[in-house]
Amino acid sequence: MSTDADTYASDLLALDQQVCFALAVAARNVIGLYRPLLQPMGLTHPQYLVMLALWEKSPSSLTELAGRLSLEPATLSPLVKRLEAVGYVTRARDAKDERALAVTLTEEGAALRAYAPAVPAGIVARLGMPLTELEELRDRLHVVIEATRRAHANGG
Amino acid sequence: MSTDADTYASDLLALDQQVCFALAVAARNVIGLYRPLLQPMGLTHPQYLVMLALWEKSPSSLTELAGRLSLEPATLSPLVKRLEAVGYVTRARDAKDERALAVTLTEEGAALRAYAPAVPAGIVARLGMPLTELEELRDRLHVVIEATRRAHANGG
DNA sequence: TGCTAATATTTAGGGCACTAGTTATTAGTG
DNA sequence: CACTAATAACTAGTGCCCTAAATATTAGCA
Repeated sequence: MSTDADTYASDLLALDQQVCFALAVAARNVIGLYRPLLQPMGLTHPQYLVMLALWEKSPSSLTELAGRLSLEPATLSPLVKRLEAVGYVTRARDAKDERALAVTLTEEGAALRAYAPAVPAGIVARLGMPLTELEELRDRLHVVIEATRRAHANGG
Repeated sequence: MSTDADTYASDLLALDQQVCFALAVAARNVIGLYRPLLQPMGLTHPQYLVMLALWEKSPSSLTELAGRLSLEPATLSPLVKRLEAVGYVTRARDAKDERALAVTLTEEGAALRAYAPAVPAGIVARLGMPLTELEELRDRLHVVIEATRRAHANGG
């Protein structure tokens, strides 16, 4: 008989569905926007993110990269192999710990950084949104990401 | 020699600064949160979105569904086949236009709707975020989605 | 009617992401 | 030292997502 509670509940349900749907569509669409900008470099968006991580620190181990990118090592493993195949990266065992794989930028991979600033610039130009709006969104996304991490830690 | 410009550029390229990285991680993590809730129904998250669309209107054509879900028909085609395989949906040609595929809920698929409200309820509980925060996020995501649609329309 | 264009779906191929299970190496313990 | 546990990477299998190309049907028009 509690009509208020029912209304509140259904609002909540509709909202969550809207948020998750919007999240999925926004991610797909924005990644789609990157595609033509990354194609000249021979990179997909996930590969581009790996390059960003390596430009910050090279060499990095596979596990370390997976952690920074919030990816499973099993996902990253073939991805890094493709980066090796196009010549942007080398894969070699760490001498100090033969279990670990050291992923290192090649000269070509490091040089690619010069072209990278054009990518976010192109995205911002295409979106035609004020930077402050994008920064706001990013910060709110980080709040959600933190919430999912907590949920994952709690729920096992 | 322009140290300021270099610093500015590397900030732009920092992984943490990337809106798209946050978008991708948030989408992946939130969808991951849905996984254990949808598993008892035998649905993946994209399949769940198709069911939501069909609970609103059944039958729907493949193209119509693709439009509402912002998916390529070529992506949706095998996805709907999997829904047919588990018995939630039937696929049949539209009598009025034999090109079109009519996707229709089965009795079992329609009945599944009764269990659906528990899904977003579980997500909201796990996220533990205030309602207003989620509303804000949804609205900002819609702004981005609109921007990507405009960009796509312009850029060809 | 017959030709052409538009529409709807499907197939093929590449890449990403996850889970589960395997192997190799290292660290810890009796 | 030998045994066990933990760690790092990889493989296999399933499903999603895209682009490009092929197929089938319908609609428009001379």
